[in-house]
Amino acid sequence: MAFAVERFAAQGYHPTSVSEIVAGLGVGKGVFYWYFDSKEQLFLEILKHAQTDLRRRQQQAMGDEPDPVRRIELGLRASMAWAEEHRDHNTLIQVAATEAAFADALRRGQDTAVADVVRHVKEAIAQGRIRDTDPDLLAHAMVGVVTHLTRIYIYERRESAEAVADEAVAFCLEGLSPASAAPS
Amino acid sequence: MAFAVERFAAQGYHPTSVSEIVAGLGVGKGVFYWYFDSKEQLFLEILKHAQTDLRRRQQQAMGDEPDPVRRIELGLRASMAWAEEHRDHNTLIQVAATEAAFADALRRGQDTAVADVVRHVKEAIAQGRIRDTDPDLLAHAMVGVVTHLTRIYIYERRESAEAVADEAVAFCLEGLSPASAAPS
DNA sequence: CCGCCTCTTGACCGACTGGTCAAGAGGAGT
DNA sequence: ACTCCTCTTGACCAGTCGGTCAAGAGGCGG
Repeated sequence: MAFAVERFAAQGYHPTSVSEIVAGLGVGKGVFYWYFDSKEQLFLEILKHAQTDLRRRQQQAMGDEPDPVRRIELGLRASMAWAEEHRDHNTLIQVAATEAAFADALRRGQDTAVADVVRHVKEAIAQGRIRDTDPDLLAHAMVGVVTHLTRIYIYERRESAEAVADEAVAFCLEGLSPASAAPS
Repeated sequence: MAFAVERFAAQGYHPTSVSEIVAGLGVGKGVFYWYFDSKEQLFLEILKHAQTDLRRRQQQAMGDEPDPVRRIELGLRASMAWAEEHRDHNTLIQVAATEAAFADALRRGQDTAVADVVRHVKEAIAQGRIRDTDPDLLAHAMVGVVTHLTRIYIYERRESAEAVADEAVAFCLEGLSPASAAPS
């Protein structure tokens, strides 16, 4: 339910009470417990939905692009675009990261997302296109870049997702090094 | 107080009650409110202490190193070493990130830490040693890499901070690109 | 021995929590 | 018209929360 997502994102899990949610919806408390077993289950449902939605967005962005490096780039851009459009769902994922009760569900979703990226990284390594290091680590490093830049630049400073994505992609591809000109 | 840090880090802010803290310490509730105005103030105090401790560690690691790029590298390594040694304090910083009440204090500390890095980045850009882009963004990207890799590899998978730091530094310097051999 | 002051106790307060449940509304089938 | 079943209500429950405060403990100067 959209209203619950907004409250959870704005205040966090614990400070958002079931009473507040049902009051905001103008319904009685019974209807909540008719559709959900508990507050925790509602949160898990929303979390899962958000993760699968993000993943779908990434996959359709990559489409049938043959170049693995370009696929990675498209995935990064899709993540940031999604984060801009679904601010509440994305902050909710960050909320889940600090609640032990949701750590499992969160990690499961994140692992499959990372696994997707790892496939492309491995392919690119096989082609000698990127550094031959632990692909898992490279994927996680990119996740770190994207999530942090999203939080700071898109959420706090309200810059355009596209502009930030350009920089994020450049950083992931080249790091700090001044080496090559833009690839694509 | 070390005990409170441990509880906050393990359970988060809201699930940790004042009653639990004082019970764990074997003291009455009054003594808590004699030394602190509120639960919130205690948390802020701990948070501030953690941030200044991390910053001190970074600065002493960089020492009087003349090379700005090397200074950045030393700062990254110091951050990960500190995170490994002060796991609880570090997760507490992550907890603070999802509580609106602490967002301000957190951001203030993070901004000064980023400002430190930005100085070195600017110097390195002036020397043509790194890509000429928004230094602030580069600094934040590195923060993202470090915090995420710390969480996944040091905290969840319990790998050595040194090994992870090697990879983090390599990623920040070169990104995915296979270009140059290791610098230092 | 007394007052004084810092520190400590834990019962207590009102507010609020997640969750339950007897009561009933209202549509569908007969 | 009557039953049945899904859906809805909100008063209610036991428990917990952050925070207060009258009551003292105990050291110290005089």
